[in-house]
Amino acid sequence: MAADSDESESGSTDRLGLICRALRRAILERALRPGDKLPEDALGERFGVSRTIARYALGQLGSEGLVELRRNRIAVVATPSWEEARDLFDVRVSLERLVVKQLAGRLTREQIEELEAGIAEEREAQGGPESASIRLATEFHITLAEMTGSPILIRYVSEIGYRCGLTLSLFGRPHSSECAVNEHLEIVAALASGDADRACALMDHHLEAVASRALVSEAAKPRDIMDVLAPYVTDAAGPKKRRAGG
Amino acid sequence: MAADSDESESGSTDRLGLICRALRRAILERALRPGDKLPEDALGERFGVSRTIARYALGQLGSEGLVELRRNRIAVVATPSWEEARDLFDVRVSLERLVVKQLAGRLTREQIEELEAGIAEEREAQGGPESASIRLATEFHITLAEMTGSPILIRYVSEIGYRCGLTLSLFGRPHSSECAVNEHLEIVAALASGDADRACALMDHHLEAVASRALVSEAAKPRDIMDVLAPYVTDAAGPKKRRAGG
DNA sequence: GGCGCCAGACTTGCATGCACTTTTGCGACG
DNA sequence: CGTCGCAAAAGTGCATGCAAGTCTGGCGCC
Repeated sequence: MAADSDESESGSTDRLGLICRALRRAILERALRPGDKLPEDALGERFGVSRTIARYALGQLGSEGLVELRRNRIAVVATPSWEEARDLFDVRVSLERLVVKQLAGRLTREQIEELEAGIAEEREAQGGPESASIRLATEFHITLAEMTGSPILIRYVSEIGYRCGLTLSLFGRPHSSECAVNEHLEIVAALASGDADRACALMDHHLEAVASRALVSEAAKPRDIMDVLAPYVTDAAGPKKRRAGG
Repeated sequence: MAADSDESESGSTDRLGLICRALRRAILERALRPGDKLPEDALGERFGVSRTIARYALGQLGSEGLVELRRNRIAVVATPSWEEARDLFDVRVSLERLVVKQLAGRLTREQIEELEAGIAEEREAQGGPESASIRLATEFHITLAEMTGSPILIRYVSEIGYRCGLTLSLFGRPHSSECAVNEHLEIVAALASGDADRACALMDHHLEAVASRALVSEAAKPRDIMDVLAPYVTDAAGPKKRRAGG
């Protein structure tokens, strides 16, 4: 698999990679929500390691944009702004277009079955919690990227996938992911038939659909608590500004 | 402004970011060459910090693909394979196309002047060492990305830029970068005139040209010493295989 | 009654120490 | 003479300790 000597996190007794994966998944499934604090002590204790490792893991996640790191402050789960999310989806479209272009007509029977199995799982999870749907949908895109064998595509698509998943759980309305599942299926079919253009168009449409569901409205969820409260301060306290953003 | 609270490396007394930048630049300018060892001790001593910080910096660079990290082994400057380089340039084209699309017709007078000043610097450096040319050319693309204001684009274009620069210094022939400078100028002109399609086409062409100069031949520089020796072992030692790759 | 300020707890920033792994040099053996 | 093996040296993996910075609750002042 492409995950062995590839990145900084992998190995035999690799507790670092373990922690990273656990945190990523927890964030994606909304067990950890934007703004939640991630103290090094607590993390380390929870995973049975020292602060050193926890800190290192937070650094990784920070560079992936999943947690926010500020000097001398407790790390928190990232709270993407609407603009960041929009940018993310833009880049995502470009990258995943590359993925389908590379993959069209080159998937083995085995790979197609793996993808379809994943989609079946998605379908099963539809009745369950939304978090599972988001995770499985994200994994579909990552699996696709992994099949290209291009480390850089794998890395970027994974990273953006997680961040988009985070965004979805932030801004998205409780969507029925039924259509998304079907879209996944259609994409695989187009890839299997070797129709690159069609696969590309389907992927574009799919991601635009996801984005439009995710970013229903710019005002859906403002970035900052102070913004949430803005409409309420017409006659309240007034011009007292304690801190810019917290 | 976009560089302050953006990533994990920034701050006031930020020695970590300092080390990262220094190492990135050293690698880009070929002061550190692929395969060079980067022991934590030596790095820390050189920069006046402890191994902890050096290690952390190496982790960052590792996740950026500039250094190779293997468990219990000394970190080394990455030696990209030809295939990785090819993938890198593919992704780069997609991303920088996004950059010019966003920028076309939206550059301020000030920004255009900044870009042209950078290009002038490139022209001046043409007589000097190749490493300076590569660095300045890379910085042009990064500056462009920064002007989009999109954190994700900035990060990815920067990272890929550095890695492509590394590749260039690995595989590239001693090219006259004259045309590249002119191409940069043309791109800025197209952006300033607001002609997105033309800017896009120019950027595509430019990057393809760079890639073709960089990846002159698949056999130019194989990844592994063992591969270099492969043609010589017809009648030499024989089937003795000490290690897969070193 | 509200506001500001200060001290204690809490958390991060970072260096150092120790155990474990890899590497290397050297001597013994085939 | 070439090869293997072992032991010292070098380097990483990681926990812990201490200094410095940040948050919180309570007290005094206006």
